[in-house]
Amino acid sequence: MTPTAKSTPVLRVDKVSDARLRDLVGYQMKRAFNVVQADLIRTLKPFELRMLTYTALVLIADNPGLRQSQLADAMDIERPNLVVIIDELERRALINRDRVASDRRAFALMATLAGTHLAAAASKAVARHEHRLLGAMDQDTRETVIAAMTQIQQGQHGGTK
Amino acid sequence: MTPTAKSTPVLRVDKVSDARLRDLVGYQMKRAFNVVQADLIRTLKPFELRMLTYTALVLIADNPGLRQSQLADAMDIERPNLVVIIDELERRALINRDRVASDRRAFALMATLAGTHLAAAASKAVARHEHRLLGAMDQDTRETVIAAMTQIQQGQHGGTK
DNA sequence: TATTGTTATACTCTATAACTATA
DNA sequence: TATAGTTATAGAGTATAACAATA
Repeated sequence: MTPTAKSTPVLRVDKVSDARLRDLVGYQMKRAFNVVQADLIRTLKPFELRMLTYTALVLIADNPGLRQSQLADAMDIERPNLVVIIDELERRALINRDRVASDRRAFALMATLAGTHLAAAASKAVARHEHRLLGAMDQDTRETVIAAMTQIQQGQHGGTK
Repeated sequence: MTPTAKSTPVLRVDKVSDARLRDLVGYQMKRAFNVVQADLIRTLKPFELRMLTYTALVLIADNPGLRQSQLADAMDIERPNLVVIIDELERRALINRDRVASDRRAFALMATLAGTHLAAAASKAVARHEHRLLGAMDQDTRETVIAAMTQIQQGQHGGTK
């Protein structure tokens, strides 16, 4: 009972061809980013951080006095989406949210001691995660990739720089 | 009244420093991918396609007889998440879902004529979108980036190739 | 009027467990 | 028992409109 593909209207596909997609930078970026993201989630889990809470915490720790609107800009996310992130970091006492005296609409963000320490510990784990995923990639290639990613982002704002 | 950092609890941040993040490939990939994704969404909107429905449609069109499980593997998504995508494409009569005679658990996927045409039209728009975003990037760099993205994906499965 | 932060909401993508029908 | 597809569900990221308080 050897089934020949001949007469059957549907063929068994042995190897899936992605010829129309494989040369798209966006397609490969998405697939690679999924891999990176999955590993980063595992990396940050012990710290009870996610990509966005980690990024926000580090930026706050490194930029004391930062306002939420500045942070949202820096993180390239919408203001409403930042609120829950800040809420979470504040609830865990990793940051403080202080009213700015000179502009009482705004909040100034500061990492607490606990937040500073957590950011440092998580950053070490993230560095190991990068090395794990990219250790085989030589430094030249890595720099080329980062430059390319930066270029894509800049194209967004119309600048060729 | 020059405010020295000393006594003031909160400082105004003029320029946000991302020193701890900017050299992370994952960080730059995320930001660049957000830009690409936003533009791709706009690109596919006229065709009423999204990233995943576009990818699925092209892969089905180029691999007639494909099974859902093969497609899920090729797209690197979980089977349950593919179902709604296939449902949508079938509802729009862009693909057919036929029972495989030799294995009645499986479905063989085939693009309809309409699906084939939509995939072709959308692919042209996607090519323009890539050119718009990456036109300024020279071919060498583009190939290096794609190779790097592929390498990251392969690292996932433990193979160094 | 414009801006800061907020609430509410919706859509998309991702991930897991549990089910069915077939093998 | 294992596999193909399905259902249900939950978590996370992204985006927009509308609002209060303040500038």
